[in-house]
Amino acid sequence: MNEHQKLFKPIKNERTFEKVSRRIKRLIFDGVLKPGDRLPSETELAHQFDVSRQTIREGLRILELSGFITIQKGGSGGPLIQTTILNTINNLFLDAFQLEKVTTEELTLARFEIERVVMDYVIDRADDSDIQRLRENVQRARMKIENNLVAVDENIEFHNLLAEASKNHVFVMVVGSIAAVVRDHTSRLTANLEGPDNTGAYSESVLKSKNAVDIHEKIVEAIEAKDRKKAKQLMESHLQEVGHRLESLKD
Amino acid sequence: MNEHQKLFKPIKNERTFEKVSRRIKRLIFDGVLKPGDRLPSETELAHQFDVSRQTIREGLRILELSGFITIQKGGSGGPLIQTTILNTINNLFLDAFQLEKVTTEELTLARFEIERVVMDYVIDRADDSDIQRLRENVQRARMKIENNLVAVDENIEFHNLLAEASKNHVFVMVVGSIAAVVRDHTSRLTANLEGPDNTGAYSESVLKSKNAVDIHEKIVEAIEAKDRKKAKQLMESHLQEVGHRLESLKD
DNA sequence: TCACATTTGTCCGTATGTATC
DNA sequence: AGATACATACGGACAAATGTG
Repeated sequence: MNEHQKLFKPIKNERTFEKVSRRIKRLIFDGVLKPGDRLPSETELAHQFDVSRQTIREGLRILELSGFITIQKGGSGGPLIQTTILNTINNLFLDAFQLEKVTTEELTLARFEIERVVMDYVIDRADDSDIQRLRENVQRARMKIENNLVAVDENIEFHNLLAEASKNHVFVMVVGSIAAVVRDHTSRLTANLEGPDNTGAYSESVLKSKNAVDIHEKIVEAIEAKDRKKAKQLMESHLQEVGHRLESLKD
Repeated sequence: MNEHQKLFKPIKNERTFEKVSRRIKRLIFDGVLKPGDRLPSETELAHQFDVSRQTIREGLRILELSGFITIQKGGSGGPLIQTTILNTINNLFLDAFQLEKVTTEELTLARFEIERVVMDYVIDRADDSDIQRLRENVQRARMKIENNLVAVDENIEFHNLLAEASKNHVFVMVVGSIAAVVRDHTSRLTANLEGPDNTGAYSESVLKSKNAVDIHEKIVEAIEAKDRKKAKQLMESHLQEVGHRLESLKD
């Protein structure tokens, strides 16, 4: 009985700024507004929607936080339609992980299992352009390491590129979200190493970074050779090693 | 070169309302503010932070959309600490799916692979309370079906409960997000069936729903018996069937 | 280089609707 | 039912930032 009353509950209690954001979002979904397009200024939008500027602002705030637009100040600035909202999801995942107190073990385990599966599809579906992107990534990482810099971003990006090569958007999102958390954990944990005696610790981080890049390169070769067994095996031991490193950094 | 200039860029261009939301978010992370606690009213917050109400409002808007607070109108209302962040993530996933034009095939495939892995852990880690929750879920679903209702929510919840039984928060989030999208797809696609001749189509949906519950029950039994092979096999065929149904509904 | 126009960021004051006591 | 407390929304104003000529 009470289940029935729950149907047909909210039909008009939507706040004005929510209507604003929903209308604009709809235009983006329908392709009327495309990435790179600029929305009218807040004052202009206020006129067109016939609401106050404050209401427009709160609506834009929603779209901004959801990743649909960015906002630039100054002349010829204003709200700009973005190409993707995936980064936003990663940020929310970060918050959620912190809130739910997710442990490093859980993170490593899930990453291991999921990326293992993804690799199976990468072997079957990766094309030349995927492999080229992976190679370029490895090369960029090597450049950094030769300059004695850690290649954190590049090494994280490698896993995202792998997910893209699986040709499944869901994998891209999941791997990307997990990678964002791993990246956050890593940078947070290695930050402690930058003490007075940072040269020693620093070069050790670079060394670990180099190890990762070496394995990444081997993985790319295995993918190109369509050597499923080797690729998966490399990937698994690589992920386990990264996991162990994260664990050891915790102390 | 230009890579170096990108370092050390933003240090003080954070907007005031972002500072507000960040300060409050920090208090939540640190446990000072716990779910159920109430924040001061907008006017009071404006006084304490020494900023205008508009600025407070935009800060609260961020927290609301991020899933950290809900806002109640009326007397003794105001901002309430309530973590709905998982719902927020699910909503963003929905947006992302629409924006990135994710196909049903991709969704079904990823779901199949991930929940297959999750089941492996469920077998090892599910305890009595997990199994009891699963049983209760099946029972609730049966109740609905006996009243000739589709048990969409219950059947989606079953998969979330499974993820929880794996004792890994990452799996919970990932499965939950995917389930939310599946739920959206299902309800959107079955909505087309509610035409003038809805009685026939409706009872067919109930029938499909009943099939799902039957398999769910068998899965619970297999988990309780720790029959890994059977549980995984049931799960796999179940997910494939659901996937096929989603596909067939598209036309 | 410098002034200018545009746009966001922030503030104040006020009015209205709504939920609670 | 009335008073109270709160979010919601409006209008006007100025400051700060940013691109343009």
